[in-house]
Amino acid sequence: MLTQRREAILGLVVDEYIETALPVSSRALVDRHELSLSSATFRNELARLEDDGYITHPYTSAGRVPSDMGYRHYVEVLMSEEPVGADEQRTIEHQLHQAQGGLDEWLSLTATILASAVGSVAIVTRPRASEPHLKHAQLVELHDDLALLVAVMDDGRVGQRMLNLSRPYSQQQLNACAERINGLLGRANTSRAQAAAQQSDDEDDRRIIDAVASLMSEQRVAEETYLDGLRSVLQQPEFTDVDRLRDAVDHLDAYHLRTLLEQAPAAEPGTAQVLIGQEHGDDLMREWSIVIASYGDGETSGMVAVLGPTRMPYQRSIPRVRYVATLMSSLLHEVR
Amino acid sequence: MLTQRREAILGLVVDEYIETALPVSSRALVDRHELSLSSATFRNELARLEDDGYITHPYTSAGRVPSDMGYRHYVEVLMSEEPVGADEQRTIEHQLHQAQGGLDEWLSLTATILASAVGSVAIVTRPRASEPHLKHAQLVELHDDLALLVAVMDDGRVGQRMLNLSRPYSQQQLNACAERINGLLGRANTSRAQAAAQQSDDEDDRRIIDAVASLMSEQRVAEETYLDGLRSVLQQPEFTDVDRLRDAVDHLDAYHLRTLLEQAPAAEPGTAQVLIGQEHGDDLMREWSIVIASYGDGETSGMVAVLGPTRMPYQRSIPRVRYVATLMSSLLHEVR
DNA sequence: GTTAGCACTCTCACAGGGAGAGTGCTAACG
DNA sequence: CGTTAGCACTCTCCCTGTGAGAGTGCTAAC
Repeated sequence: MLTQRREAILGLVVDEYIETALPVSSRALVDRHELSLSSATFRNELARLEDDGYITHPYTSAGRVPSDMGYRHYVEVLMSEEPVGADEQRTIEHQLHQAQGGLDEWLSLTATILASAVGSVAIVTRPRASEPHLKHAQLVELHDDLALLVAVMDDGRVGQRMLNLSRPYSQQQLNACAERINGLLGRANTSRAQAAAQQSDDEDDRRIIDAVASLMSEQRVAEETYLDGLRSVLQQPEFTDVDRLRDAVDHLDAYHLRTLLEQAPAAEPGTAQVLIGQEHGDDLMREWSIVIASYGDGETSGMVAVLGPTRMPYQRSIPRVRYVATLMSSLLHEVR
Repeated sequence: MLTQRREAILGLVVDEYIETALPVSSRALVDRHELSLSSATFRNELARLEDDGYITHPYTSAGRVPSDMGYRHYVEVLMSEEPVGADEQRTIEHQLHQAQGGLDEWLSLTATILASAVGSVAIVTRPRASEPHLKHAQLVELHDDLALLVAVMDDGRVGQRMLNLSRPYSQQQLNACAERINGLLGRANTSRAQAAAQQSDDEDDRRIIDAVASLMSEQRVAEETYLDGLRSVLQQPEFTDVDRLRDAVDHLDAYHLRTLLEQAPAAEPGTAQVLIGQEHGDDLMREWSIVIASYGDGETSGMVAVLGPTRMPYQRSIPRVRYVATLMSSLLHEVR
């Protein structure tokens, strides 16, 4: 039973709380001058909002704080997004076009840009093909019977592995061998490569093809996850408590966040998914929200996300995550 | 004027403080039963040690805490190292030999092992040649006039860069081109590659050779620095204060630590260098100590280090850093 | 339905006051 | 003369209490 006025008040509460991080009182709402009502009236309405579960009390005589449900309603109905201004767009695109090093540099730059634009933690994952194919394999002679396998996948990943072969090969021989394997596996997916490894009757070929297959399916979390903004988010007032700060540091590592993101329900391309507090089901992060979008096409895709306390500036982060995701999509498209 | 007894007492103080993190009192020294003296005598001696600058007082009636100078004397003269036991050695070597992925996996594993062995932050840097040479370059066609350059250096680094060429090339053409460039730059160092880029009269060749040269000298701090043990070190009692904890998190990032390590004076191979508190000159880390050793040979080398509060278990960390460094040296030697 | 008023609750900051830990000093002891 | 017992003194830390302030919920009047 949310009357229109009650909704408006909820909006004010969330706005105010996001801004100040302080429980918002009836008095504070009066001072906002956006609704000409007395504090007593606000108090009545706040009590109703609390009954309905949109806000809570830390204790009897403190102001109100939005609940997960309150934020959810805010995000879906009440919030007005703060669009990514033309200037901001220009700056971002300019920075990205400056990057010479290609994909990796784009990704880490994107994480940095996003983190500083919203003041929370930003994560960008390297795009991966749902079904990766081999683009090119190369063998480099290292020393005696030791060779370095470098495999380039069609999603742009470059994997490497050292291999102990049965006998020494010269670089020429390795080149020939790589050529043969490229012919054999040209644009093969993981399972075809695995099958090919089974069939091969040459010891070394099998070893190499095996390694290619394993490189294709390999997840190198640390190197495929770009993270930034740890510092800035830890400045937030929610982390003035040592234990909370410690917990935050503990949980904000690439591995944990990567699995967190991977469990997130897939969103339509071009939209940002918001997971507030308990909604993402990871109990350790129950006071964190995630704004996440995927980029790329159906075949090759990655994720862009922002993580922050539930009291996060959704008005800013949602459009920015969405914008950055579409930008990455088109950059990726240019490259393919 | 350090009498023998005073030295022994300094040793006890440092041992005790490292163990408990509590300022050590004259009473605590009596309780250790290692020197049969009354607390009053300890008090007299402690006062002398303080006069000489080996220990300090947080406040009038607290116990004593070693100063940087106190730790220094401890490390150089008093400390008895805790050797890396046979079991421990076996476990470490076993773990390392399990690693299939080669160098990268070794390095990150080493950081993890070291961190858990000493309970502080461990850093391992990827080995780099002081004068890197190109081992092999490869070009992979991506799309139209876009190609991916993959360069393998003789120190095992694999660099990649996307290149916009003047016109589309087929993979065959790119192979030929790579072949030509390998011939041209085979085992070239950075400056020779740069020179070659100048001379080349083909637009695309120049672009490619330029990229090779830049990949050779490139520093990819995040990817060439393996860090672990953040969590465990933040559990230390020195970080119960929010601001200190925050500072620590702020300063313990790969970039900052990498420059810190690079400023460290080079140690003899096979030895560990210890930098205590202010000694390393980085004011932000003035309450941190570093135990650092390099591994590899004169041409290709990396660093292994442990960072912790000045109250760090030097008896454990010094021999372990040294051991791990020699281990890495021999692993690296096997590979070359 | 709105509002003024008021009692009530709870936090927070601050002061005061031991208790405890540890020192420095003095004087006595072997 | 080195060592030690004893003691006064200092400083922290924790506890408690208290008062101010903030904010609510309720009631009664508009």
